[in-house]
Amino acid sequence: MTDLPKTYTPRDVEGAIYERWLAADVFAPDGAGSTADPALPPFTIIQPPPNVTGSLHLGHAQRTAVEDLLVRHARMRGHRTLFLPGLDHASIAAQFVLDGIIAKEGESRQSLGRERYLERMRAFSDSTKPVMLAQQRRVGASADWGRLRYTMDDGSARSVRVAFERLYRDGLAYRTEALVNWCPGCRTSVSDLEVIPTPETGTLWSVRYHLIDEATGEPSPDEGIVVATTRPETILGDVAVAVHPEDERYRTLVGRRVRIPFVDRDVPIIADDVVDRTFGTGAVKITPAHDQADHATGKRHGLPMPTVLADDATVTNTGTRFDGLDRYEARALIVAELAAQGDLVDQTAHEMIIGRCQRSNDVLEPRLKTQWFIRTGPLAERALDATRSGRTRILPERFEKTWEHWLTDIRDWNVSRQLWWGHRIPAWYCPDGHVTVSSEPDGPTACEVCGRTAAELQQDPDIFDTWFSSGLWPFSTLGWPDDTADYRTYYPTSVMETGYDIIFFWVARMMMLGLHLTDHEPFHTIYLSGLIRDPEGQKMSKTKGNVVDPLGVIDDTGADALRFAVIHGTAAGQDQRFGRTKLENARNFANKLWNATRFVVGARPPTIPAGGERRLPAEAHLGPAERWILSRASASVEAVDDAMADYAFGEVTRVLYDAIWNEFCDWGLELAKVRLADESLPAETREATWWALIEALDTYLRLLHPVMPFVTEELWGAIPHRASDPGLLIVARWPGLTARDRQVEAEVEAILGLVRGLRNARAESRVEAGTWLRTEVVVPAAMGPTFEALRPAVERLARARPLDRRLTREALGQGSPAGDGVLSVIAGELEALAYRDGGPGDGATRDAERARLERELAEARGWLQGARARLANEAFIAKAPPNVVDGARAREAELADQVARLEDRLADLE
RNA sequence: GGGCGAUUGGCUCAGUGGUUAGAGCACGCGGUUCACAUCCGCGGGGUCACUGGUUCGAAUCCAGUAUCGCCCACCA
Repeated sequence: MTDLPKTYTPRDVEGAIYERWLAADVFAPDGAGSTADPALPPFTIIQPPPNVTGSLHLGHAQRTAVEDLLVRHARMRGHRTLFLPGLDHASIAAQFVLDGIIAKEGESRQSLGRERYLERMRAFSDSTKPVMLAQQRRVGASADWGRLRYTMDDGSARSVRVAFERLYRDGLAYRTEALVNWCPGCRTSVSDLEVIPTPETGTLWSVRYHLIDEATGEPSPDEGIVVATTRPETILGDVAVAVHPEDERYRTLVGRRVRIPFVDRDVPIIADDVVDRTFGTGAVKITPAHDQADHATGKRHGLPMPTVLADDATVTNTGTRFDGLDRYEARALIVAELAAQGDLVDQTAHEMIIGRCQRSNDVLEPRLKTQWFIRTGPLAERALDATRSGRTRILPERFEKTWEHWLTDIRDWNVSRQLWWGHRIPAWYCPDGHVTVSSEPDGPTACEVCGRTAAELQQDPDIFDTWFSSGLWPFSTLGWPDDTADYRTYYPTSVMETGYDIIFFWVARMMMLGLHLTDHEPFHTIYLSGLIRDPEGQKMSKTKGNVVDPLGVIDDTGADALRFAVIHGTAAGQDQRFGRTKLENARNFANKLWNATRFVVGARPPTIPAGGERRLPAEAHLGPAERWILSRASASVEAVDDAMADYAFGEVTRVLYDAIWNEFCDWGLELAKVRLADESLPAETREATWWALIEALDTYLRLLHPVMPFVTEELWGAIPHRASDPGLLIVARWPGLTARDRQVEAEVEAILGLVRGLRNARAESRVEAGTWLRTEVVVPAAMGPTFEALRPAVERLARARPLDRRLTREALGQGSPAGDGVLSVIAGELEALAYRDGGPGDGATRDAERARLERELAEARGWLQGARARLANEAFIAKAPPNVVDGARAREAELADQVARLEDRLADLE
């Protein structure tokens, strides 16, 4: 037991606690401090690895809070619990960051060259890595740091090579020339998911192409066909003009040829039903190397596919004066020249969707490139089967539809990137173009087709999409492809917690690759968190400047408050706005808990030795207040267990907030104070009261620990423990269910209701706060013993003294005629009169009292009417379940009684 | 063009068929006695977006409408 400082200062608490956990070796499932029950199945969460060069933002903190909550809960329930932390090399994102840094030094990727650039990147990531890890610790992640993994470490590299080779051998990885999304800024291809469709107002130009006069072979000055395009610069790559086969306007033109301006290429007019007759002129220019739809058309018609844009998006290879010009300069020139020669027929503003690079925001260019692809069809089938069969569950469930839709229409995954920072594709090419894929660290010894020696082979310069190594994360981190002890023990993992924004990028790919490579679903539950937004509902982003740094928040209010704030009042998959008030509320709650504990610890009866072992409250000495406190704690265990089973973490905190603040502190401690201070009671009774408080507090600290680990650990250290308890709360056992005492709960709550009623009447009648009022109360006989036990507490909490108990309702007010200044309270079955002896006595207070009672009466009558209407409905009696009907009848009787009593009281006032 | 979500008190949000819909913040009134003013007590405030349906009973289920947001999608 430690002494608690008077003031709660999270900063003083949190660092020291984290060190104690580390010293006790309690994070690792097989650590020296573990108290796990080996008979229980292990629980595994592999952390979604944050980008090594990034910085922790609120989203990370929220993720970590949820993951750590699950982990701590499982750990307390006795499972061997592995929370495996990691970092992601984040290929393109990291390069983007580093490019920005070296640009300030006047350098570039190209100027440094591959080797120096990579050296620079390693140094950079080495410097950011410890920062990221320290941030995780500040949030309180109970991760097994000894198993820390990195997507660029040797183990991950080997997994990547082995995975790729297997996919290749299984026919699921292939290399082909295809149209890919090319980012001229990043100088790499990107996957379809990295294309951000962006609405923009462009221009739709109508351009006349002249028909070839087949007699002369020259373009006719008068005959032409007008095509509509938003990209005039691609005219240079046109190989055909397409019209709809049933378009009467152009029927006779199909089969004829037109001359493409500038390049002077004669190309056919073809018919294809992809053409929308109603759009533009109904005639479409076909540029197969620079447009998705045109590419498909070109393939159908066996058209050539000239590339006219270079990697930096300048015009190339056209043999025209436009070569070397940027795509937009070329566009402007081409439009101007077409206009000059009279072939620009029209131009109109046009709303369209432009694909931009997720990373650089450049306009992406469809380009023909030879690239590696993953054949996703068969992989997606198995992923779908996993969720359809229920072997893997997605929470919230509605995301299963999104999942279905995406995996059903999935396209092959372009996995090669023309970047440097990442895993090099383990494919080698011989001079004859044969492909050898090898997972050997040093590559193949010979071409597997023609046997040429390794010296003649060249490795593919490209690297993998960063999500390829991420896709292997749940098992590459556990030793796969080796059959390690960790892999056998902790795979498949338990829960994958991440943001719904990367369900396709990451979750789907882990599922696809995991199923193919390991034959197991990599996790049984996918919990998708919502996104954190700013108080205005905007996505947080550096460019908007609305990013909240969690470390600043932690410095300010503590990691516990931050964790509580991001969990409280949220639901799975639901975005949340994050603002100061939530945080303050959470901080206040931690402070409340601190002070409550400090009070309990300080209220120890002198007959109990300090530092002694925990004792159970002596059953015989428990009063109704103590039984109520214990029963409510048990109710909280039930409610938290239910919420945890539903992954309803917002509900967990709601339950605990209410139970701790509004029940335990507001009533439990107040009731206990009276008993603890009552010198007339035997020592055993006061001891039992204190032990009951300890018991309930202990339960609440355990229940709250997964959410607010630091403050609960610190406070738990200040209360007596059981002999069976370990030294730290983090490895203590989750509370078990104990029997509720519903009788006591009902009786105590009825009496608390009376206290509320008295307080309300006093406040409304403006009785000075400090004034004691002589009060008479009538309590049903059955509740007598409970009332007598609580009488001193009622006196104090309602400032009702002397408090006389009358045995019957008729006896109420006898001998003390109702007059000016009497307050009537009806609280359920209980009833009271409070006398303002020596009060104002001018009749005004009597009028106010009458008005108050009349308001209450009107309200009660309204409810009574509603209850009667319900019961008058025969269909209700006949069809509603009996317990509901019984409940309605009881309610009606209660209301009728209340109305009658209010009427009596009013009559007395006359 | 498809799909999904949101719409509940002034604000931010819980609440997936059962009495009288909750919380935090904000607001009003009152509180310096020994856990806490990061607090305590009391209170005001909502026809649960709209329309229709199912049901004895709907914030909750169904259909449609509106507004906002997100995801997917090769009309140049």
